[in-house]
Amino acid sequence: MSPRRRDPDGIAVSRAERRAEVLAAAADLFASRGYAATTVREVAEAAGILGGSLYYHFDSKESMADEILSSFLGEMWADYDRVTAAGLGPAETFRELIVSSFRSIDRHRAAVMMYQKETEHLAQNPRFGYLLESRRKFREMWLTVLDKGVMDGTFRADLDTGLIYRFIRDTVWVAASWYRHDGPLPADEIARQYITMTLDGILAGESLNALLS
Amino acid sequence: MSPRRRDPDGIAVSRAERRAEVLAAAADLFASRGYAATTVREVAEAAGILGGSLYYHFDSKESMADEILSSFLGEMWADYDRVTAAGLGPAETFRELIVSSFRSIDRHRAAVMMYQKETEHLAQNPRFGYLLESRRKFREMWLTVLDKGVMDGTFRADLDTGLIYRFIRDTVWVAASWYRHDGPLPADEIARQYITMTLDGILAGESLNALLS
Amino acid sequence: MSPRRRDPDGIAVSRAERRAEVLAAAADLFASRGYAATTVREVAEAAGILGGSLYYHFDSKESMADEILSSFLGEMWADYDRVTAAGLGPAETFRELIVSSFRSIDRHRAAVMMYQKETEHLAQNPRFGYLLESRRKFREMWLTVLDKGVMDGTFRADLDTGLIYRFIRDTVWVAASWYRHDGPLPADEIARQYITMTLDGILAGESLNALLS
Amino acid sequence: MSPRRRDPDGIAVSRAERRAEVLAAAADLFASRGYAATTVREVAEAAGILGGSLYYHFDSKESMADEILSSFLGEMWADYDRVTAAGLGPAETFRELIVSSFRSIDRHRAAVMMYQKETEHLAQNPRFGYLLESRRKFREMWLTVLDKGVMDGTFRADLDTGLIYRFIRDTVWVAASWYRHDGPLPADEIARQYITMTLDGILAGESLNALLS
DNA sequence: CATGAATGAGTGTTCATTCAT
DNA sequence: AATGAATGAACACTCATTCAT
Repeated sequence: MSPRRRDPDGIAVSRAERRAEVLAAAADLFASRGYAATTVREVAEAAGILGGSLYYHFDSKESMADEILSSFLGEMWADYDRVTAAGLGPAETFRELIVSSFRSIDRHRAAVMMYQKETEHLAQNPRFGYLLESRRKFREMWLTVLDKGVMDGTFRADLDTGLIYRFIRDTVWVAASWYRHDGPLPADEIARQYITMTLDGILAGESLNALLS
Repeated sequence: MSPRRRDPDGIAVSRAERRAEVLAAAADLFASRGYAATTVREVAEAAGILGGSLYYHFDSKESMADEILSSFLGEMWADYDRVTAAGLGPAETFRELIVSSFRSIDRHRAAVMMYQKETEHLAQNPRFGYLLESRRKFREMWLTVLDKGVMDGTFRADLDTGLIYRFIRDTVWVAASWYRHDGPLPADEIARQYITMTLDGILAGESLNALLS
Repeated sequence: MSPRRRDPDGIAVSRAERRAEVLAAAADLFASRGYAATTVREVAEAAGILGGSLYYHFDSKESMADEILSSFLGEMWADYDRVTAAGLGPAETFRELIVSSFRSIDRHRAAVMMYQKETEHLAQNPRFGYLLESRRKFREMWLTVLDKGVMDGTFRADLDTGLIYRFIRDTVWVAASWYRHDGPLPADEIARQYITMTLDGILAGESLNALLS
Repeated sequence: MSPRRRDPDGIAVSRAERRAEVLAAAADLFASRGYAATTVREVAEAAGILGGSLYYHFDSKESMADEILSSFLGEMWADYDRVTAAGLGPAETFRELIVSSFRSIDRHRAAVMMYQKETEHLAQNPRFGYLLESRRKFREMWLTVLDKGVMDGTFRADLDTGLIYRFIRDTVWVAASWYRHDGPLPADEIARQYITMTLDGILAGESLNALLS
C-alpha cells in the first residue's frame, strides 16, 4: 500500500523525506547561485529528478523559497524569543543572541544566505512580506538590547547604536557565506570569538573589558 | 550627422560621457536589483535610450559589468597599495585600510555592492577571473597586517586571524548596502566609529585600548 | 482482492458501471470546459479516483472522447434511421427529426455539446473520421427531406435549402448549450415550439400555416 | 528614420499594420482551433514571425484575445445601438437587428466565433467581464423587442419569448461558423432569407405572414 | 483496482542580442 | 548614434501518460 520509493542507493524514502531532500537541494542552490539565477531544472537535477517532477511536490519555485525561509525564520525566532524572555542583562543577552545566531547559521546555512541575499527581491511579493516583518523585529530586538546597555553603562556611549546594530547584524549573518558545518572551527567557538571581538575589540592589552568578559 | 549628441537639456555630451552615464545607470541597477535580475532594457531606459542602442556603446551586458567592476577595483587597489607601501605599523595600517575602504564605498557604492553580491556568480566566467584574484590579494593583504600585529603584540593572540579577517572584510563591505553618500554620517565618521568598534570593542570601561586609540 | 468495488455509499459497482461513471464525468467536463481545457486529473477527481487510475479503465483521454461520442452517435443515428425509414411525408419527417434531435439532447446533452464544439478539432485525428462522416450523413438526410418538401410544395421554394439546412442544424444543436433536463420546459415541449417557429415563423396572424400544423 | 519594415512581398508595413496582421492571424486560429488549443507559436508562424516576436507587439496571448473581442464588440454595439435608437416598430427592429448581426459576421467572422466559443472560458477572468456584460445587454435588447412585439400583436403569443430569444441568438451567431465573405450568398441576402425563415417559417402557402412581410 | 511518484514533451513568456534603417 | 522589429534560446510551469507497489 504505502508508496515506498527508493532513492538511487535503494533506500526507501517517504514523501516527507523526498520533500525535505528537494528543499535542501533548492536551498543550497538558491544560496550559492542566487534565487533568480537558479533554474528549477537545476534544483530538480540536484534532487535526482526531472524538472517537471518538482511540481508534484511543490506548487512553484516561489513555494520552495517560501517554505525554506519561513521554516528557518520560525526556528530562529523561537530561539531568539527564548533568549529575550530570559531577563538577562544587556551583555549576557548580547552574548546569547550571538550564540543563537550562529546556531541558526549552523543549522540553516543556506536559508540564512537566502534571507540575506534575496529579502529585498522577494519582499516585493506580498507573499514574502514576513521577511520585512522579521527584519523589523530583528532591528527592534537588537536596538532594545543596545540602548539598554548604553543606558546602564554596559556599552560605550560614544558610538551610534544604529551603527553598532548594523555592524553586528552584517558581521553575524555574512558569516553564513563562509561557514561550513564541518569546518575547522565549530559554530560555538566561532560565536565565542565573535563575541570577544565585538565586545572587547581586537587590540591586545590588559583591558578592563577583558576582565569583565 | 552631428558629431555632438545633446542630452535632454540640450547640453552636448561626448561619447565618453554617454558611456559613463550608461555605466552609472547600469551599476545602480545591478547593485540594487542584482545583475541577473536587471534587464538591459531597464539599464537603457534608465540611461534614456532604447535597448538596442546600448549595443552601440557596449558589446554585451557582461561588458558593462566588467567595465564597472574592473575600473572600481583599479581605483581601490591603487588606494590600498598606497597604504601598504607607506610602511606604517599594524594598527595604523589597519586604520588606514578601513578609511580607504570607506572611501571606496563612498565613491563606488554600486560597484562595491556588485563586487559583494555578484563575484561568486560572475567568476564562473573566466573573463571575471580577476574578481577571484582581487579577493585573494585582499585576503593576503589583511592577513599580512593582522599576523604582523599579532606577532608584535598589537593585536590579541587569542583569536583566529582567519576569523578576524573575515570579520573585518564582511563588516566593511556590507556597509555598502546601507551607506548613503548624503546620509546623516559622513564616510570618514563611519570609518572612525568602525575602527573604534573593531579595535576596542563596544564594551564601556577605562580600557587600556581606549587610552591607546 | 475483492471482485466487487464499492462506491462511497457502500454499493457494489461493477467494472462496467465504473467506466460509465467516469465517462459521464468526463462528458460533463468536456462539454462545459472544452475537451482541450479539461485535464484528466479533473475527470478523475470528478469520478472520485486519482489521475493515474483512469488508465486502468481507458487507454487515453482520447479514448474517453471517442467512447462518449461514438456511443452517442450510435444511438442518435438509430433514432434518425427509424424516422427516415418510416416513409412519412416531408412535414411529418421534419417534425419527427426535430423531436428525435431533442430527445438526443435530453439524453446525451454533454455528448451533443462535445459533438458541436469539438468535431472540428478532433476530426483532424483519423480516429475521429466518423465525426465528419456523421456530419455528412446528417446534411444528406436533411437536404433529402427539404428538397423533397420543396418539390412537392410543402416547403417554400424561395429559400436556399442549403441555408435552411444550416438554420435547422444550428438551431437544434445549439439548444444543447442551455437545455437542462430539469428545466422549466420539458424536451418535447421545446421541440414542439421549435417546430412551430421553424415551420410557421414567429409572426402572428391567421396564417394558412397555422391551420396546417 | 521611420522603421519601414517590409513584408515577404517587399511591401512596407507600419507598426499598426503589423499589429493588425498578427491580430487577424490570431483571430482566425482562435476561431477555428479554439483559444486554448492554439499556441502562440502557431499564431506567430501564421503572421510570419517567431514566437518570441509576438511579445514585442502584445503583452500576452490574453491581450490578443482581449483586443480582438473588445474591438469587435465595440463596433457591434455601435451598430445595434443605432438600430434600437431609431424608434422602429418591433418587426422592423427585428429585421434591422438581424441585418446588423450579419454585417458583424461579415466583418468580424473570427471574432464572432471566438465570442461564441470562448466567452464561457475567458469570462472566468475578470478582465473579460465585459463579455458577460455584453451577453446580458444582448439578451435584454432582444427580449425588449420580442415582448413589445408580442404585446402589440406583431409576434405570436403562443411561444415562450425566452425560447424565441435563444432561437434567434443561436441561429444568427452560429452562422459565423460557416459563413464565408466570398461565399455564394452575400451577407445581406443571407440576412434576408434568415428574416423570412424566422418571421414566416419555412412552410409554403399564401400565409398572411407572407403578405405582411 | 487504485495509488502516487515520476516523466518529458510542450506551453506562454522573457530577454540578451542583432541589424536594416 | 539611435531606433525598433525581430530572433532564438532559455525559463517556469502544465499535463497526459507510465509504472512499481
